[in-house]
Amino acid sequence: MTEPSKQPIHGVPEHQPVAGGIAARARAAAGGPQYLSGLNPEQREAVETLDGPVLVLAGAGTGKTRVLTTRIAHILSQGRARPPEILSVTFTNKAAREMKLRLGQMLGQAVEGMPWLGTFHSIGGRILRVHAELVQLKSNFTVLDVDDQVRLLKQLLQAEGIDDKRWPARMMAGLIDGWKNRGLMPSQVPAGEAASFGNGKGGKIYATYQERLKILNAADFGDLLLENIRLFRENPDVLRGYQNRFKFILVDEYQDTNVAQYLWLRLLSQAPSRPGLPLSAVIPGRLEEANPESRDQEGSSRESGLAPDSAPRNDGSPQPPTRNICCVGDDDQSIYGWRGAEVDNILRFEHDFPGAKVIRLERNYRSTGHILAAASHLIAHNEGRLGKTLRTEDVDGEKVTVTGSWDSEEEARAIGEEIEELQRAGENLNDVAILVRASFQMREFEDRFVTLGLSYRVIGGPRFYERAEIRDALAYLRTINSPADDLAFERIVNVPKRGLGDATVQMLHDHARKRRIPLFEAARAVVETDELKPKARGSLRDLVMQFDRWRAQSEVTSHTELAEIVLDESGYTEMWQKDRSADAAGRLENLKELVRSMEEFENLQGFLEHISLVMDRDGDAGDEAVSLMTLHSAKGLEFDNVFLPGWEEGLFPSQRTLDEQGRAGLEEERRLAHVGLTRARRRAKIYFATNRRIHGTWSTTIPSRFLDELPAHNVEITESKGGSGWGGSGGYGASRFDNLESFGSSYSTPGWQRAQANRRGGQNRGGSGFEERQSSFSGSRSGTSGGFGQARRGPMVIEGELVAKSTGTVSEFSLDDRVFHQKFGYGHVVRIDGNKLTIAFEKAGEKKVVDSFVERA
DNA sequence: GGTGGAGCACTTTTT
DNA sequence: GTGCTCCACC
Repeated sequence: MTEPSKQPIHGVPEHQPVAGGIAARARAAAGGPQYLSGLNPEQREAVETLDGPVLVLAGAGTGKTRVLTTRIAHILSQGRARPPEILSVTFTNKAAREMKLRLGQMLGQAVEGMPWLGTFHSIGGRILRVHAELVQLKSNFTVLDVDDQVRLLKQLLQAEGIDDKRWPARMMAGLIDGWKNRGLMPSQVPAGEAASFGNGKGGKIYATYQERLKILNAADFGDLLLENIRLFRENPDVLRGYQNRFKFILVDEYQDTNVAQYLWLRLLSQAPSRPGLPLSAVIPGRLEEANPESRDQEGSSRESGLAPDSAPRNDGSPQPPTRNICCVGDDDQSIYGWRGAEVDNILRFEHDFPGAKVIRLERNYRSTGHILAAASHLIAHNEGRLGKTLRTEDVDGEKVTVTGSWDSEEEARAIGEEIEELQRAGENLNDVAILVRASFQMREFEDRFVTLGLSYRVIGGPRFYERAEIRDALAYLRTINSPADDLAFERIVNVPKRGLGDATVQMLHDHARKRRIPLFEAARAVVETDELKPKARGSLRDLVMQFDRWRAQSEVTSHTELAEIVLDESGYTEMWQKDRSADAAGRLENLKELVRSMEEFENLQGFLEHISLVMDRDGDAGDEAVSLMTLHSAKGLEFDNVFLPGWEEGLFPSQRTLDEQGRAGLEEERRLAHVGLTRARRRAKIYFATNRRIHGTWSTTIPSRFLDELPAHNVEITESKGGSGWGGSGGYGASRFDNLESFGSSYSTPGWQRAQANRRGGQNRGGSGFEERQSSFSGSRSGTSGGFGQARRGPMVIEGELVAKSTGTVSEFSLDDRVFHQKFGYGHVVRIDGNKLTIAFEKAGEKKVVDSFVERA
């Protein structure tokens, strides 16, 4: 994390990173500070506009990180603030690390003094620890991961007598997470939503869960922000302290912020309010003024229900002035809507921060002309965007290629071959990436690469600290550090096996609840009694004694040594050594890695505080290897050669997203496609397969509609291997990719031309949408849908306009035709709108349906 | 209390 | 096809 300083551009006095030193040198350079040279005019403006709110719309590859880091350097060198007075938040640890690294290169040692550069969660957690007692926690509180969360919820559900088959704990965890993302405390959850779980008990569970967290001295991920917001709201003086401290706020990836993050930023970015001013005035209401048109999803659960106590803005009292907040983002790269991110935040920035200056960075320094044109054309199909026109001064380069193959195996084979070819041509494998939509796609590539002997690395995947052995080890350390951490104790009480099974644990629970003491203390008490069988009793006594000993040792031994001792004496290491399964060796290796990583921290406490937040595996960029990752984790990266497999309806755009988010989901998928394309510097290669295995069974798929949205001029259709055989069946209608042979290099198929014509005149918003989509398809969704059903389901979820765009077909039905529908039965056509039919059913009444769902009767 | 087999659900994306 | 959970048996 701490980067040994590379060649500092400006020699900064080693210890005290005071601005004066930099500034003096910087100003000495003729023609302005050296760090500003090489910036284009827009970038320079973004760096130099220090006062007031600034939104930098930075398209892909336009030098976003450079602007952020240079801006910090500029603030420091101008003497406008000292490092601890700058709050700089990112989303990922990777991004934070990258910024620290670059700042280090720019300023030398000064990074050491940037204590407030980090992720939302780590900074939130840090603030929370300082004021823990104000939110009913102790400063050494534990951060729970999803697994702990679910286990705790399972207990609570059981206590409430809720059947966890029907209402899984995982689902409840998801709900709570969603509420927290939206800044909702238990009392603020809309009644309807609270009741939607567990026969109306959802809200109660949430409240109990929060209470339990306090008892366990624990916070979950969402709490790191939500409790922070509560802290600020309930303690105006604390808030003021931070408002005064942070003279500048910088936010990376603003398009990914959720409501909670927005509120948090909002609180911090106001000028300190006058004493006595009700704090609620500081938080502008957003719900009240939300633009209903911007959300065409009826009943959208993403509707941000804001805290009721947030007063509407402009209630007469003057708006407190906004501080120097600079948000950098790209609405076209917002791909975390499903996790509660509100694209709205960036779309409404000027509204939220009056007087904001908006700067667009549109010059792309990454991709060649064809790639950029393809990406831009694709993303132009989205409606809810601020609009940027990326341009490049680079050469056109190679066209984007689209290749169809018979099935996913062939797709992997073809990509493998192409990569080998690139390799022979002298390309470095580190400059090659395969970006997939969903992680299950990776397997096929891994299999293929293993046979080819092609080295690859998977980026993302299960986080290091999510592995069972790591969590077990951490649970031991947590129990030592915090005897109240029941979840940790429970996790390892019988790992390795000690003959302390469910019955014993249940007993401990009863005991603990009755006497209102932690599990561990209950264990200590129980061994003194004869409530347990001698065997269990002895084994539990040993465990309690061991922990006592370890705790004593933790006072005198270094935390790394302690960890080794604990893992050894507990028998945990031995357990894996005896394990004969294939991955046992890897697990032992991971444990060693864990101990090694502890050295970076001063003590056990410090280590535990950070582990759950900052511990992500740095993709050991050792040898040359192809990178394999999801599109999501590719954001922010770039490669010379990018392979984009799996562009098929249902997979990409993902059916699930379409089902759940409708049109907004489609736009998000399209942004994902845009992110994928813009990762490429020189070559972008798209693939689709006609047959893909889903849940172990093969099903036929249809080329993605996104292929139809690529500009002909910048795309080359390459030879498909494995011949033809896919027909435009499945009720989807013709796509220009149905027949590659005839398609050739000219975009002359009827389907393409129709699509074009459709697009030109295509501003007819299907305003009413498809009321029927729920009812007509819910039937086919249940059960194991065959391949046909899968494919059919694809396009129709989307509003009529889009279906029409892709198929371009004029309905084969005419008015008054008598038709039959699987679900609604017989009826006759009363209206035709492209391929949308309005049909008066004899039983079901008037409905709108897509023509492919009815047949002539 | 521990182990192994059978049946099940599942496939986005993650700080 | 796989990985997980649950249940029955040892």
